Amino acid sequence: MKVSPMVSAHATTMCPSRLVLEHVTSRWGVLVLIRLLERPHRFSELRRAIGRVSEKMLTQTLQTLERDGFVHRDAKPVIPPRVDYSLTDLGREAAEQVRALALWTERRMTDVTAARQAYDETRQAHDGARTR
Amino acid sequence: MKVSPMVSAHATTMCPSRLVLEHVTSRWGVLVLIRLLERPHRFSELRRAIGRVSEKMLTQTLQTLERDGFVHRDAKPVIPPRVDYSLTDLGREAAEQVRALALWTERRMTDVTAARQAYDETRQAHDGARTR
DNA sequence: CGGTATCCAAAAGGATACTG
DNA sequence: CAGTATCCTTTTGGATACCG
Repeated sequence: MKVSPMVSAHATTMCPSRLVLEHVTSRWGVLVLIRLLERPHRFSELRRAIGRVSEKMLTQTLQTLERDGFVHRDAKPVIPPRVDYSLTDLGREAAEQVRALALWTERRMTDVTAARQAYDETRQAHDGARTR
Repeated sequence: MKVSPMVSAHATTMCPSRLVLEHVTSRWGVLVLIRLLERPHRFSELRRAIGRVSEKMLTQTLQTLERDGFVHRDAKPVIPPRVDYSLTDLGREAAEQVRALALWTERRMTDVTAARQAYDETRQAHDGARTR
């Protein structure tokens, strides 16, 4: 049934914590952790809250985070199915660090944008035209 | 001449800070920032220190981090060429956060490993055989 | 040495259809 | 609703060859 990629390749040559770091900082991992830090969410709530994430990627991300022990999955045996996702204690620690980094990034965005403009302008100068 | 990908797609539909976050948490971005936190490095020093990174990926990573204003590139006009990379103040802040997250991940690896075993075992139980 | 350019294999990830 | 399975496109990233 195949559980999930999210960087499974090179796994043999990499240090194991590197993989975990990639799980929590992956495109969807970050967004899921931050949402769950706020409160538990159902599958489709997460999907809507994040927006533009395919079912496949959300499922994959949640399974990976669950397997790593960051997310708790509570599947109620009702019809229609209802599954709630929440953070474990370990997951909360991870989520808080990730959120801190995300917030820092937002705070510093103006510096980054300025740096990019400077970089692009000096480049354009000596590149001459032909940048099309 | 094309500067660099490192997640450039969907760029139009994503919030800009998300991109920066991906730059600093990317596979090679993390390793570069942590090495440079220690001290400045030449291109080939970084390559050796990190190990198993292709020239292409290292170049791309450094260019992206330079453009974002995290890394300073000092190319000495000598022959043979000598280029030193170091962190800017902004880069040092980023690197410290990233390192904190990386260290946290290492500290918690035993918990993660245990969680994975538990996950895999309960799965295997009700999956029966056929897991090959 | 420190790159750039090109080609190609592998992986990520979206769309769709289907299921319990 | 909450997935799983399949197909197919986009992106990533290594190998190689060449340049200032």
